Formats: sequence, C-alpha cells, structure tokens
Amino acid sequence: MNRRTPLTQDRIVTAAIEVADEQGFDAVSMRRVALHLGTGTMSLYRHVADKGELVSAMVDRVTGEYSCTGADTSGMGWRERMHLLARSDWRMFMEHRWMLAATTTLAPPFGPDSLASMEWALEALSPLGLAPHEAARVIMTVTTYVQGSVRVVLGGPGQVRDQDSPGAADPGLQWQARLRDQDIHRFPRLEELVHGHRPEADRDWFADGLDLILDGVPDRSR
Amino acid sequence: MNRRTPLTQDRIVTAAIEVADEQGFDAVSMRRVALHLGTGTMSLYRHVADKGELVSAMVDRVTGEYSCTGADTSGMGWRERMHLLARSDWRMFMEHRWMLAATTTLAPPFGPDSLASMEWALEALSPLGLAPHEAARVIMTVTTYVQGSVRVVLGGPGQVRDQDSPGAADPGLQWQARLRDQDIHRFPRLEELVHGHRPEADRDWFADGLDLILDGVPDRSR
DNA sequence: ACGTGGATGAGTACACCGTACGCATCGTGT
DNA sequence: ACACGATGCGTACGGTGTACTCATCCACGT
Repeated sequence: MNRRTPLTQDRIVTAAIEVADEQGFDAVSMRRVALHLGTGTMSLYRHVADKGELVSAMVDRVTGEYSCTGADTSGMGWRERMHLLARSDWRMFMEHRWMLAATTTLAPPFGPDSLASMEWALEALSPLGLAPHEAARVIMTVTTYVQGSVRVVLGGPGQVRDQDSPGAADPGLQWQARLRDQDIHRFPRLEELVHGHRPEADRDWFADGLDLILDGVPDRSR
Repeated sequence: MNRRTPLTQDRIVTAAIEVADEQGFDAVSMRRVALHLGTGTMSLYRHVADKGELVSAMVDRVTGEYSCTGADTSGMGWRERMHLLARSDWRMFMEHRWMLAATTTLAPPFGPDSLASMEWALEALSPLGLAPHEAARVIMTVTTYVQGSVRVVLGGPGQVRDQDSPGAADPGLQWQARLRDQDIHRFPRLEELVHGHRPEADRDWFADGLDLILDGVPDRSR
C-alpha cells in the first residue's frame, strides 16, 4: 500500500505515541498502531523487534523531546536548574500520561538522550562539589519526586484530569474526593489533612516540595 | 469440587500472591490463579469483580503486612520512624518484586491499611509541627524515594537480583554493567560516576540518601 | 420429609492480544 | 532481462479477560 512513504521505525513510533496520547497506553497494540498507519499488522515487525522495543523507543523519543540539554541555562544556579529539570519532567508526564506507566514498568532508560540528560543534571550540580554518587542520588530523588507527584495528581492510570499545570491540580483535593467520611474519622491527622485543606493557601506545592528536597542537599564547596 | 474449603476472596488473593511471587507478575492470570486453587477459572468471578480488583486486593494485602502501625515505636524519634517506614517499604518491594509494577500502574491505594499507614506516618512527624500538607509531602517524598531506589536496584521488571538488603545491591554497579564504554566517553561526569565508584566506600547508600531528604525537613516546633 | 429457591462453582464462547511463519511484491544491480 | 534481497502483508496459534449459561448443592418453609 503506502509505497510512497516507506515504513520506518520513526513513523511507527510516532504513530504509537499518537495512539497512546489519544486512546491511552492500553490501546497501544500492534494491530491498532498498524491501523493508524494504514499498514498490515505484521509489517511493523520489519522495523521493530518486539512490542517491548516499540515501547522503549516511544519512551526514548518522548524523553528526548523534553530534555533540558538544549535549554539555555547560562546564569542559572544549580537550584534553578533542578527546578527546570523537574518542570520539564512534570510537563512530559502531564502531556503524555501513558509515560508514567511506560517508564515505571520498564527498565531505567539507557538511550543516548537519557544519558545526556543525566550528564546535564550532574553538570548542573557540579558547583556543590558533591561526590558523584551523592549527586546521582539527588537527581534520582528529584526525578522520583516528580513521578510521585504526578501519580498523586493523576490518581491512577485510568483517570483523566483537565489541568496540566502543577499549581492547579491539588493533591489534597484528590484525596477529598476519594475518601468516604465514615472511614476518615478513625484517622484524625488524615482527616485534618483532608478537610482542613485550603486550596489557595499553597499555590505552588510542587515547587515547595522540591525546595524541601533541595534544602537537604549539602554544599561541600564552601 | 472443593466444597470443604469454600472459595473466598481471601483464598483467591493468597493464591494470586503466591503465583506472583513464584512466577512473576505477568504470570498472574485468572486461569493460572484458578489452576493454583484447583478450581474453575470463572469461579473466581463470584468473589472478585475484575482482574483489577484482584490486583488491588493483592496490593492491599501486602501493604498491610508490611505496615508499621503494629511496631513498637516508643522512644523513637521522627527520624528513626521515617527510617523504619522506609525500611519496611524497601523490604516489601524486595520480597514481593511484582509490587513495584502493581503499585505504579495502579491508583494510589485507599484501603484501610494504607490509610492507617498514612496516619501512622503523619503521627510520626507530628513533633515537627509541620502543616498537614507539608507532612504529607515529606511522606510522599520518602515513599517515592524508596520506590525509585528499588527500581534502580532491580533494574527493571524482568531482572532478578539475589540481594535483598539495601546495603548490598549497589546502584553504581548496576550502571557499570549496562553502559558500553564507547558511549560513556562523551559524558565525562557520568563516566566519573560509573568508573570512579568504590562499592565499599558508601555502604548504606539507601539510608544516606534518605537522611539527605530528611535533612531538608524543617522543624517548626522550635 | 419434601420440594424449592438462592447461592456457588464450572464450562463454553468471543473478542482481542503478541507474534512465528510463509508468501507476494517491488526496486535495484548485474 | 533476470535474479535477488528487501519490504509489506495474511494466516494461524496460543494466550488473555470475561459475558453468558448451565449444573450443583445447601438451607429453609411447608
């Protein structure tokens, strides 16, 4: 059929990402991706070994698109760069919700973009004079903090939220919606957390929580 | 068949957990769980609405088993209790490796045990005088730190490691095994991280990283 | 003691999945 | 003109979750 535009791994990955964005991660099947491309199902296997490889390629692609390595960070301190990293990751997970499921099920990414991203983050922390493994730990902590925050806000894989900015979707509100009131009375502190919550009081809880983490990072250079 | 011991949701969940522990998370299918119980596949649906509900029940069960709520924590400071929480979580993910995939794919748990666990953690942080949402953020950060560490050590879902204690399985060694040397030279800091790594230098990296996080937690009581 | 009805278990069937295999077709080098 | 490798595709198989239907058993009212 599509002899004019030959099948490529790139085209397949693009189609798969579109399917995932539009119909969810579970909808990404070889048949549906092929349908989206207007090709036969088995044609995909000429360019992709596995479904696993397809998913890995999807993750690599998206990871690269949201990498900070291209940003102009001159004049930024290490803290600002960590915020930039966290915001980029946040946007990535928000604009491609399936990425949460895809990355957590998968092995940690080792594509060139991921490595470059790690290098960039290590570079950003270099003024602190940390030991390499310390810096790596900070980066991992920041990254997992983002994923944890995203998971709380998204509230699971099937959930759909309309807010894409971190300040808008508030975790406290999520909990409120879920908890039945008769359960909650046995847990006074939890109740205080859920009911005594004022949405406007902490506008940018995401950045605040990140700063909490960064406050614990020692500066060994001075 | 098994009229003597009637089918229960509890029995089904137990069987499913056994299957997951022995054959991996992907092996948990309704047919296999039923086979493990010696019953028909469809019999399970009398006690479980969905496969999703089954998995949720599995997660709830295991979560409850590793809860800190039963531990004797008198005389422990908030920091020790956070360490206890983190260690419990670590052991849980290590002894039931499928839990990583199960929890990250799923919605955040809202079973009674999970709520009690959250209440316990909030209680543990109470001497710090934090605002509720601040305390919740600390707990989330600790929890996600554990998951991130576990994921790094496990190195993906299919990987099998023989080490179960956090001090033994070192993340740096994992990276070393994965990276091809020709790639790494373009990333000097990454290279330093990977090659300049001394396994004996940081014995308990898990606890150290946790302390890094806890160092950033403010004490508003004094 | 005897139906009888509801609860429980099990079997069949369907749509969908990943993918191994083999065949048709095309573009290109000789 | 011919052969051949590369590319696309159709069929088929074993697996999955589960909707629907029937078989069986236990407890209960009469």
